[in-house]
Amino acid sequence: MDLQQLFDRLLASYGPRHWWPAQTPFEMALGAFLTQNTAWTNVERAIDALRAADALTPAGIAALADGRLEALIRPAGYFNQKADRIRRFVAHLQQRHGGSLERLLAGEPAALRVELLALKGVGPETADSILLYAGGHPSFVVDAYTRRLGERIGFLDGTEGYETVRQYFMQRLPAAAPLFNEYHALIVEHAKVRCRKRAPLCADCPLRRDCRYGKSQS
DNA sequence: GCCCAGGTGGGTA
DNA sequence: TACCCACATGGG
Repeated sequence: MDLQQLFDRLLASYGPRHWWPAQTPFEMALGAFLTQNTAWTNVERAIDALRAADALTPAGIAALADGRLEALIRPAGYFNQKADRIRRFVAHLQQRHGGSLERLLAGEPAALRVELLALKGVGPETADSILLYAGGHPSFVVDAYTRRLGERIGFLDGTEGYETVRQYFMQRLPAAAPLFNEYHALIVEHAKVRCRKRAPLCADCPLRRDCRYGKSQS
């Protein structure tokens, strides 16, 4: 089973995921910071609070009084760290791109990725998420779910670095943002409904015939 | 009470 | 490079 066949099976099983769940690129980027090692349900509470405070824009974030951002995003966890990271991100947009994420994202993808990775709190997954889901650039997103699936199917062994896994996908798939978008979203959906860390639901998993974990469990 | 959740940065050897 | 740890809330 190659990566295109894996994609086809996931899509047939779960259908289009319509990612990223956000109304604007900036809201999407905030979600990328907030979801770092955090369940999305908690991120939604934080996003809802930011929306109610009219703080889903760079200017809205910048206008918040001291401590207000921390209070609003508290449900998403790591709120002190994340508030600092979001403020730095907003400051970068204001200083370099006229306060507009869209202007930043209009740049050349490879240079953009370097620029994003230089920011505090923007690691490879956050950078690729922003590039792909906010910018529409074909940069494959790797996360814990991608690694878990790769290990269970057998094309990863768990020791590969982020960039190695990213290149594994990008070298085997056409560089198309819609494909990368749907692929990552489907991997997350699969992990949430089937491929759990400790409680795998392998009995009627669409990938069970190709899954090492499923075989060892059944 | 425990484990888990769409990571990242800083420190150490 | 490879580990270790802090960061923090909320659900199962």
